[in-house]
Amino acid sequence: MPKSVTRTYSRYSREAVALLAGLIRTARKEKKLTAQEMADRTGISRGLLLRIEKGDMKCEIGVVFEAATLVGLKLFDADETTLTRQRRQVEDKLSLLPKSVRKPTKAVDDDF
Amino acid sequence: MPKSVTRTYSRYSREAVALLAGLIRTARKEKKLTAQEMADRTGISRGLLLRIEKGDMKCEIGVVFEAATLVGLKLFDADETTLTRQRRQVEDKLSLLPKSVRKPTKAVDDDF
DNA sequence: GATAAATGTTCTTTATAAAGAACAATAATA
DNA sequence: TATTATTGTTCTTTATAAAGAACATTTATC
Repeated sequence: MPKSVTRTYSRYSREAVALLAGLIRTARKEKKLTAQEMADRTGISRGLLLRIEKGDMKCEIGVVFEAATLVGLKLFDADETTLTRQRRQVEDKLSLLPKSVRKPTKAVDDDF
Repeated sequence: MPKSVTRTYSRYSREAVALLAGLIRTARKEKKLTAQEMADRTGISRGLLLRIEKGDMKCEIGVVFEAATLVGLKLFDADETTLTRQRRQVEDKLSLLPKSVRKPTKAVDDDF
């Protein structure tokens, strides 16, 4: 990540990450897991779990989803089977769309 | 990230990330945006967008959600207002739960 | 109130994510 | 079919995410 990129986020995605973070922390407490216990089970450090539960935008999506999964959160409101079916559906739809997005040429052959 | 941690992911979170990735790519094509255009608008490199759309677990959650937002995907099936309300609701719930999870002491004073 | 567990914060080290460029492969149009 | 935009891949460089430890703070129980 050269050139020190300072990222900006829309309100929407910040809210979404914050919500997910809150849901994770809430679920952990309802399951009566300490941060250390949950971190161990998720295979991450306690520090990272802390950042996840604080809604840090820079955590890898993989570990965030994994933490959410560990405490039983349903992403996309779907169980595993539904998730897989939806994913396949999207892949199918994608395979029908043009493989590359072609911008119409500027000159539209209007030399009449 | 010292000690070279090789992460493992549950099927569930892999499917969830893959679904999100597919939804993003589909939405981009439906909006007729090239990868470069969308990357520019999102403020990321084309290479990163490629990884996002391939479902790379190691992308930051912030940029993934930001890309999703840019093409109009509704995370948690909610608009911004709903998202904020839900977030506040979770914070409130959280404020009522014990601030730390205390494990019951092993010795339960059973010396009678 | 005392105490110990849990949480939060800060530091250093190290593996690696991301930028950016260059090139190859593919596929949409003329 | 030829052309060229788009997509995909690979490389190097650099900023930084994450581990792990150490310490401070908070808070649930005794």
